[in-house]
Amino acid sequence: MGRSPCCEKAHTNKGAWTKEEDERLIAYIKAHGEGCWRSLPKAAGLLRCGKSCRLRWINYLRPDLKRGNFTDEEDELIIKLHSLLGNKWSLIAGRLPGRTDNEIKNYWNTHIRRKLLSRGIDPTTHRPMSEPTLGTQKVTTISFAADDQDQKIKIKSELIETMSKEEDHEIQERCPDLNLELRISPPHDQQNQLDHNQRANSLCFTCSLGIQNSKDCSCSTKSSNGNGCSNIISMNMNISGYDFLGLKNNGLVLDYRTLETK
DNA sequence: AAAGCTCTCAACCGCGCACCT
DNA sequence: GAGGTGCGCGGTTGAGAGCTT
Repeated sequence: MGRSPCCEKAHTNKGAWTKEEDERLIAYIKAHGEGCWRSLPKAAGLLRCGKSCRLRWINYLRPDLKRGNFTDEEDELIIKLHSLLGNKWSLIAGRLPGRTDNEIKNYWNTHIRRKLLSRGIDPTTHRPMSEPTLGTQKVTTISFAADDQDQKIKIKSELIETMSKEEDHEIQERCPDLNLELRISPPHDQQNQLDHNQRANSLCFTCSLGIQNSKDCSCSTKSSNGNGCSNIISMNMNISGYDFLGLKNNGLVLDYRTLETK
C-alpha cells in the first residue's frame, strides 16, 4: 500500500529558494491566503512541493516574523518551557511571538544546549549533571486514558523513590527560578462530583500555557458550542511557579516526557 | 593566501494525526 | 473500519559562512 508521495519529485526544485520563487509565493498567499499547500505550487506557478512552500512561508516569509538575535528573556523562557514540554518546539514557539518552531529548535541545538552544559545542567533532563538520573530522583508516571463515556482522562501516578529535602533544596538553589512544582487533580471518580461550573472554568493544557485558539485547545474557553474542557487537568501556571496536575502540595517534580498517553 | 575545520540555520524527510470518502 | 489525502511536527542533513592554523 504505502503513502503516495506528497509531490512529483522529478519536476520539483530543491534546495535554496530564489528571490523570484519567494516573490511568487508571497504574491500568491497575499492574494489567496494560506492553506491548500498541496495545490498551491501549481496554482502559484512554482516548481516546489507543497510542504516546501509551507515551510518557506512559515519559517522565513511570514510578515509577522521577528528576525534577529534572541533576547536573554527569550532564552530563559525557552529553557523554562523546554524543561516543562521537552522537544515540543511548536508549543514552545507558540509562547514566543514572531519565532518559529524551526528557529527555536535550531537555536536550542546551537546555543542553549551549550549554555546549559556550561552551567552544569543536563539540557535533556534539566537536572544538574552531577546528579544521578535514576535511583535518587522521584519519578512520576502519568498515563492518560480516555473514558469511553465522557472522554475524561484518568491519571495514575506512581512514585518510585523519594528525594530527600536536602537534595530538593540543593536543586532549588542551583536553579532558583526553575520552579516545576506540579499537582495532580482528584481521582477520576471524585472528579465526576465536581461542580460542573467549576470544571467549565478550568483551562486545558494549551490555554494554560497561554496558547489560546490553538488547535490543541479542548477547553470551554475556546468556543461557546458547549464543549467543556475534556481534560481534567487544571493547571495554574506562572513563570515563578505553576501548579501542574496538583502535585504542588506533595512537592513532586514531574517530567513532561514521562507522560504516557494510552 | 589558502586549506581545513567548525558552526549555523534553511531546507528536507519521514512519520503521525485528523479528516474525508 | 479501511484506505486515501493533507497538514503539521520533530529529527536530520548539508551548503555556505566564519574561524583557525
